[in-house]
Amino acid sequence: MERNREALLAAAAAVFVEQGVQAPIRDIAGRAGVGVGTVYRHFPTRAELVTAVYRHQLDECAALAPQLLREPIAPTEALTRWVATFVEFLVTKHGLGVALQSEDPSLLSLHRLMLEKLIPACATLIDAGVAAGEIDPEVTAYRLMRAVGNLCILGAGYDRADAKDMVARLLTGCRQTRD
Amino acid sequence: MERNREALLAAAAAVFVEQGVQAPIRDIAGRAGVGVGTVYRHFPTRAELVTAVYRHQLDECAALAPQLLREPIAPTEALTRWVATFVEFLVTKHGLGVALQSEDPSLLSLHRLMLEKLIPACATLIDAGVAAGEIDPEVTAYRLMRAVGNLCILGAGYDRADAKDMVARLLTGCRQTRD
Amino acid sequence: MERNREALLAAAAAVFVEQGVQAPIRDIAGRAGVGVGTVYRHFPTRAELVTAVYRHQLDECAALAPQLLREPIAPTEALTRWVATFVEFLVTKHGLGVALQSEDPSLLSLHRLMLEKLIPACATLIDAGVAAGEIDPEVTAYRLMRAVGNLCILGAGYDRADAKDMVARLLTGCRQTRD
Amino acid sequence: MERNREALLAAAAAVFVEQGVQAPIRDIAGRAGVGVGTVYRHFPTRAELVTAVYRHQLDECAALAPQLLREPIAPTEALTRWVATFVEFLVTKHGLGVALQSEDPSLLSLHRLMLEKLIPACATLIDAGVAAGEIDPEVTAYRLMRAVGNLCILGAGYDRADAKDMVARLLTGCRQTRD
DNA sequence: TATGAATGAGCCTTCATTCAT
DNA sequence: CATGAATGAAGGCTCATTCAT
Repeated sequence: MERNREALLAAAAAVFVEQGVQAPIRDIAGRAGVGVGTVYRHFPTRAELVTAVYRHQLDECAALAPQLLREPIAPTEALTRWVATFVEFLVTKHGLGVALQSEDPSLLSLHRLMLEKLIPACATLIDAGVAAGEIDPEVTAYRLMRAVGNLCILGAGYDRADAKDMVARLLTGCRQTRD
Repeated sequence: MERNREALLAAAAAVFVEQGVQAPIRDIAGRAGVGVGTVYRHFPTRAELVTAVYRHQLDECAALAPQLLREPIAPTEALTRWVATFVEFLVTKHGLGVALQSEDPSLLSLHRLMLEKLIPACATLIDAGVAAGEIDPEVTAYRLMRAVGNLCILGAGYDRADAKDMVARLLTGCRQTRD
Repeated sequence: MERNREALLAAAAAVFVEQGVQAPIRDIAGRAGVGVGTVYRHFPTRAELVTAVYRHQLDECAALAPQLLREPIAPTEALTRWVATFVEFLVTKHGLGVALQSEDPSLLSLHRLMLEKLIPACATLIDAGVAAGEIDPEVTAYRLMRAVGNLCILGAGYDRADAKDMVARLLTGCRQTRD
Repeated sequence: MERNREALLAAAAAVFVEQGVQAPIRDIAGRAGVGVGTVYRHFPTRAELVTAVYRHQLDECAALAPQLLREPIAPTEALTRWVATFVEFLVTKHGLGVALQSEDPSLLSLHRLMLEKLIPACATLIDAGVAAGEIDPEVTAYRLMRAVGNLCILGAGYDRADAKDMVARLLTGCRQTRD
């Protein structure tokens, strides 16, 4: 049933927020009100479940880059806005940051997804900024995103506002410093 | 025996580097050449062991701040040097970054230790910078350290050099920008 | 639909060859291009499916005995030929040997089928041999067939040729030895 | 504790008799009155447990061959006695026959053990028989033992006496037939 | 004090079997 | 009748933690 797939994605998203992407499969099944077998039927591996939960957001985020480039704004502004959206996703979906930088084999798919979709998207914005002399050419999409992803790992005393602030400062530090 | 305590700290440090702070207790015991019971005798909880392993480094790091303040250098330079030392600890001691920002109840001691020792140390440097008009007053020691700690979570394709670079950019973004 | 029954028998036969009679029901359903429910509808228990798959061969084998008795050959030769046919079935239908001697409750039907059809058939040949003084009266159809069935359990380094050879030697040992 | 190892071996032997060598580890642990972890501590893999249970018997059996060769008896008689001992082990230790011919990766050790110990032992006896012109040179130790092992798979209506009888007939069929 | 064997909870994964559509 | 999604029992394995020696 399609209903279960939806329920599972919702349950998984909720459980990932609470426990992270390494939460026991049973917990997700229980939250969705189904048996563990059902989880395995729909998502044979943990990676497939995690990937499914975040795929849509990642696609949207990737699609945002070309849109921003078409707008009549400075490359730096475009990158800033894109990163802001990225951050929004990261802090909304607790655990995604960790997942994106994990080397856990069961999360390889998600990592690959990031490499395939987000890195190129982010890279186009950085390239535009570099071309305009606004961004330090040393900055690479991969490193920047890893850093942003890390900065978005929240905790007590370090909320999403703090993360946004720190990401903004990091971007400031990525500006071209021609002195 | 005091010998065992030393051996355990050395073994734990080594194992933490290789496997992170969640490494099996048995591995640490084995590395130290003792039984697991001995680990529990000396360090009843994992947090106490982790704390003990890093306490010395943290003390040193905390002591560095007043030294730097006494030197004839700009406050920004002092903060930069202090953070560099902090980063060195973070990336050298694999897992410390994660541990410092973890809410895992078993690591609360370490978190508390950071609050008690490092935050004040870092805060004096920030305060000096703010007083000199070099640092944005919005920046707080706690948030900065969390951010730096996060930036030092390494992984494939994001090594210590990358972390240092990103931390440097973050500090740039923390400068007073009254233009 | 009768079609499904046929498809299932064919699929089951194929899967039994590959995986043995303990193969997952789902594999059989998949091979037949039907749902698992359909398997259960036609064959409520695994035993019924296994039985159905082999019934025809068993019937043929049973019918061979009276034919051989009618031919102008020595009783020993008749028994040898019959056993050869039996062996052919056993090694061709992977898992049948195991199934025939299994005490697994789910395979009782097949066991009963052997008792009802094959034992009497084999017994008539043995009786003829005993009457002719060629076969040791100690040999009983049931034990002989169990033994032959066991000898036909193949494996790496013990193929059907080996099984045939050993069965031939066993039959040699069943000859009347009044010397 | 050495006691547990003994208890485990005893429990495993008993459970293997009842359920075969694929019995759940939990059952063995329960029978021995220990936790599953204890089983894994003593025998990290199923193969090691099975091997340990049967190693002693296999060693004894292997050692019997040279003894028999030294006695003033016919090679055929020696082989017959050795096989009788082998059969005794096989039927006493239910499941060993199956285990010895299994291709299950978890039982590879046991299979290897048979290859290393029993095959050579049996081969020396066969060679002696062949040299004396009493045994058909076509017979190889491996095939003979596989066959004997198979013949010793017991079941309802086919007990150890039946197995012995059939093995005896098989050996008769292995005699040199110079006519 | 030190040891490490023992325990058992907890997670993963597979499949036989049921049942709503 | 057919389907195949759902269920959940079963069994494997891994450690954190305890405790008798």
